[in-house]
Amino acid sequence: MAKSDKPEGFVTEITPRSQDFSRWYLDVVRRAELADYSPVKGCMVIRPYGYAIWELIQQAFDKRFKATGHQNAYFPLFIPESLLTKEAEHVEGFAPQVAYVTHGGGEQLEEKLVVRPTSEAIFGTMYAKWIQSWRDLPILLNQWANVVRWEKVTRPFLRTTEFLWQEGHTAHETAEEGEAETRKILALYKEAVETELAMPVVTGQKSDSEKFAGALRTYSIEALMGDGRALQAGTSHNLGQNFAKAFDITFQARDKSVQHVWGTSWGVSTRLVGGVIMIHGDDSGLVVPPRIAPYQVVIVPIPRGNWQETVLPKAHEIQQQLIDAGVRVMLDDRDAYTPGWKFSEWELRGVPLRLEIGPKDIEKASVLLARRDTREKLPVPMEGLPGAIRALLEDIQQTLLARAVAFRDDRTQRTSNYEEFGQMMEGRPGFVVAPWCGSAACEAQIKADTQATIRNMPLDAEAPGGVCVRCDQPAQAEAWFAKSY
RNA sequence: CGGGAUGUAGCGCAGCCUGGCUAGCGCACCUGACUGGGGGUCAGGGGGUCGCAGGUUCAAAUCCUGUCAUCCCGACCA
Repeated sequence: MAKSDKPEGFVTEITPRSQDFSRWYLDVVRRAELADYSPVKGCMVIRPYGYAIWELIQQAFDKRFKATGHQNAYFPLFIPESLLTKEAEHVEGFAPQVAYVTHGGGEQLEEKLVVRPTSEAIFGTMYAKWIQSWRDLPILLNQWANVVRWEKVTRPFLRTTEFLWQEGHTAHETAEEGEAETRKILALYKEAVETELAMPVVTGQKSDSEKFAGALRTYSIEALMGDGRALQAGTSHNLGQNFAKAFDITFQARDKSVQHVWGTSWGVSTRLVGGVIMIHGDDSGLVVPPRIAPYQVVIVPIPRGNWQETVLPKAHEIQQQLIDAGVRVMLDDRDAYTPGWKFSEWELRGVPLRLEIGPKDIEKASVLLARRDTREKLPVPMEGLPGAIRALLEDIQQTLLARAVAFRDDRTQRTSNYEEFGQMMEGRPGFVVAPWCGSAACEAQIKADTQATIRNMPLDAEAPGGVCVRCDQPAQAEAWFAKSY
């Protein structure tokens, strides 16, 4: 047994994080019943508990999209092959990962259909029909959908053949508006992920080699996971006029000229669920931030004597009070399990607060609350309980964010010395910030030497000065490097 | 897609090298009783085409061939 931070006497079936992070991750996914493997290669079943987390993430983002003037729509799963191939870089980028439908209704199709790997092509095609005038702009649409990419190596939530996401696709009158939208969404992503998932992210621009196939520029949010590797948690692309030209999306402008629209696209996926697991989880399992926790509080009644007549009614009463206060609560009144078993089980599932109530508590008119994040146990009076719980949940949310920020900062180093760069990547994995000349050759060589890639380059960073960490050319940007998922 | 490993009950494994009675163990599951504030105890019980398909053999979980899946390490990606 490797060291773990679990209290003595704990039995779980989870590999300790320090022993094998990857195994730990898979154990948590399975034991917390977030997802399971399906008979289809690379495809997972998202189980109810995992899906509930995804639904809460969806709601959090959806609310923000709508508040910024976006509308939801639904576009088809199938795209004629000829449409995908219209934008040259786009095809080249996605062709190797595409699944085709070649037969339908017992006959071979005249034109193969692509199962969408992303929907720029179909949105572009429809936008060409819908847009005539500058008065039709901007178009701000989003869809919640599944997409398919034939990945060679898959892992639940982080990379699966089919995955769920949202993809926003917008069209604008000017280049400035397109860029403004791209950055607005980037900021929205950062705010949503930090507020709701307690996942601090670094925002910035991708290097050319990492940008979206067909985009002018790609921005991303990058988070640091518990093992020091970075996860791309969301991307926002400025498509320029590339797709507008490929799909002939034109409008007549205020000055009567005919112009191509300026496009953007952006997405976050079920990968975020994987990020939540890897950023907050510990050796006892999952830790779910309260704002996206399917159950924020689990009530465990202590069965003693005639508890069914004494403890249980009180537990129901508290449950109802919490529901009325807008708290997501579950009362675990199963008789087949002991309290101790339930404690472990709900910790494994990451429920932020456990509420124990037994005969002793009823005598004292209080309950015992246990925090998942700090493991503190605190007696709290029944009087005013919902308010106290809401405050605690908020505190847990903030604590998780602060902890993740501290971890990220602790694992972020700076250097302009290449040897040191290599040692940093070897020693304690994390972000290494270093000046970069902007050449793809240097970027590739750094990756070959250290496995680290440029995650992104912060937007408002001052020009770094000096020379590239690897060559002698003047530095063009301050790049955030890390090994990534 | 290259390199490595593994598929035996829901999970974790033994058995395979050296073929041979009815395929085992721990946990989980079911029934009952006693229990219950950090994964309880006792008693009884259910669950397997040994990943799949061929082959060798009187006989295959075991040997051979193929295939599929999963995991790990690389090259590609939300």
